[in-house]
Amino acid sequence: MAEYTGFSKTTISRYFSNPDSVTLENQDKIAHALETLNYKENKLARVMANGKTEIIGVIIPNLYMHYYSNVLDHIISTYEKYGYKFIVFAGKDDADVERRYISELLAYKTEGLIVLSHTLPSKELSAYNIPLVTIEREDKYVCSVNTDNYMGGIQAATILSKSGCDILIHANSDVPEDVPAYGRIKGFKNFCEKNKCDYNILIRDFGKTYDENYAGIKNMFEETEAKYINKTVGIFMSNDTHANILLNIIIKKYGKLPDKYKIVGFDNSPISKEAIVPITTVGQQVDKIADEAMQILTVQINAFKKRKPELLSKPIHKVLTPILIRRETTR
Amino acid sequence: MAEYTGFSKTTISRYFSNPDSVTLENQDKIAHALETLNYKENKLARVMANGKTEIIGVIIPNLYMHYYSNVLDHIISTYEKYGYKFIVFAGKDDADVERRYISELLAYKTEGLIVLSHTLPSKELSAYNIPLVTIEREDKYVCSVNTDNYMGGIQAATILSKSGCDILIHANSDVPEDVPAYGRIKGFKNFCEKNKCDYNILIRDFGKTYDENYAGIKNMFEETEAKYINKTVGIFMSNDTHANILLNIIIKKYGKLPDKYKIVGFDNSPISKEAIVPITTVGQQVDKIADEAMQILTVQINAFKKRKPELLSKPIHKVLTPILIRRETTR
DNA sequence: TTGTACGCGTTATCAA
DNA sequence: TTGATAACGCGTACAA
Repeated sequence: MAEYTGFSKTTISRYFSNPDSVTLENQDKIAHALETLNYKENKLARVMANGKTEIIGVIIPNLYMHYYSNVLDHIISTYEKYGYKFIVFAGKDDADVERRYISELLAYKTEGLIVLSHTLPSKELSAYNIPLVTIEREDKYVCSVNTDNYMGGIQAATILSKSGCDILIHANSDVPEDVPAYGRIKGFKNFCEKNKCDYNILIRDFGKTYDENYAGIKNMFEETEAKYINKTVGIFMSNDTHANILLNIIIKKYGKLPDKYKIVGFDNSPISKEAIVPITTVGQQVDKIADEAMQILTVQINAFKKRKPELLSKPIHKVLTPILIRRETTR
Repeated sequence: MAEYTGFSKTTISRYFSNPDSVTLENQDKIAHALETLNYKENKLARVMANGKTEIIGVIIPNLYMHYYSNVLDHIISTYEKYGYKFIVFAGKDDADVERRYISELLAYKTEGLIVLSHTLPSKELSAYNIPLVTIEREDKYVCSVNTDNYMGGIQAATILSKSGCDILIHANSDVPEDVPAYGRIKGFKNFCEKNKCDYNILIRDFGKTYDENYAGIKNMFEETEAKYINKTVGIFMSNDTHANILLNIIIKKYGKLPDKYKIVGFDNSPISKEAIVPITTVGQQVDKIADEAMQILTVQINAFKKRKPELLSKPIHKVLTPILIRRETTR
């Protein structure tokens, strides 16, 4: 303690939390003392006293997929605006591991949790009874922020239809209906039926590794080639990573993207722009997703402080509109 | 406090830190009490008492580049082995911002720092006088773990030479000599001179954004095309992201990778494998880099606890051998 | 404007 | 094997 300056700890404390409650003269003295003693404020002690860690826990499936590292990037960038620090865990799709992560986070008194992993059901998450928000996953019992996937499906179908496709295809895995991504399938389908487009929903599991993805998508492409010989086919892939793989497979065969194929991805992750032919994609507003997540979290945190958990009885679900990014795969 | 179980806090404390120092019978009682009271251990209070936060701060330039998110992924995965949690900041190339991040981290009593950003000179970092390790950056006054870039330069030149190139080109930015990446240039050059290969070091700044990268690399490629008409040219790019851009430019022109071009990247980041033609690359052993960083950090942390800062008088510099990954751009 | 006294939840030390 | 006590650094009354 820096009372070797002659002040009481109270005064020092005031200097930390509200410097102007101390004489200007004494502010100087304390500042000098801190410098010469090389003393650093201990925020953990403050936490002991008032309970605010200003730390939030993040549980993400992995950093390998462009989408997740992109979201994490925007989450940690909110530090400038909200002041929260982030302890980050990568989930590895193992429920017990994630439970341990959450325990650890709770032991550190993080003020809230941001969950991107799909491993634990929202019912279990809500039972922890702490401020929490999920992003793009099943969210029945917890607050969440998601992209309007239904709208995204419609946008994808619309652009493919406008680009003169005879048949519209959407490839997606067998997503449960309670996951936001399911909306993409529904939106795509509804558009096609209303507008009497020929369409085909391909439910395929392309696996978890790149090699599995590649093999699965190649298979799908070859079937499609065989089936729609003289037609212009539009393909809406479930994310940009898969769209890029499909694009590469086609270009490897033809040397370029032939007019008969149109491709739309999802996410607007960097790869969509940097692909050999820039990919048209239904873009998620990742910056806004991160910001909304923080806002929902702060609402909950404040409710907790005021001991008004009623505010949280109904989960808040924020839905953000996707933005179609037109690039060269739909020309 | 859970003494409403009848035990003293000491006993409860023992249960947390070393359950077996309590009777089996009492372990049960306490466990039950914790459950019914929904009581969570408070590790921050422990920190107050014994000083160990088990938190490490990470300062990374961004999560946008594949290499950095890849490294971060491996760093946070060391939790399983070392038990340290990580608070992550993205630096944004602003020195003052990074200084604020470090202050914040110090106020939270993180036990150490891992620095990947290049913004602050190692001399300044070392002045903070806390356990710290850098990865692939200037490291004169601090501990570090780096890839053997000199060896990497040699590996790249060797494979290009073996693949029958008449002229070997290495494109890199104007890296200062004290940055590890400079070794790549030196290694490449030395190999060429010893083996009397025709070579050319192109010092180019390709900029920070993808669009700048693309324009710069396209320029470089067109010059090269004009200059070496009937030769087989081997190009060693300074990282996989750039190698991939070059590859795309070439394929866009020729529809495939012509025999006259051979390409080698650096890092072995995911993009090198997932490129339209899988790219041969000098691979960094990212998993080992993360592990070595943690080991160096724990050595320092222990030295700090024992108040033996002599151990840190000479910075430890760990150098890891790169591994050449042969793929299809050098066939 | 500044100081005193106490509490936050844990660990270390010593004693029983 | 357990308990009592002091201490970690700061916030918060309340008092001066």
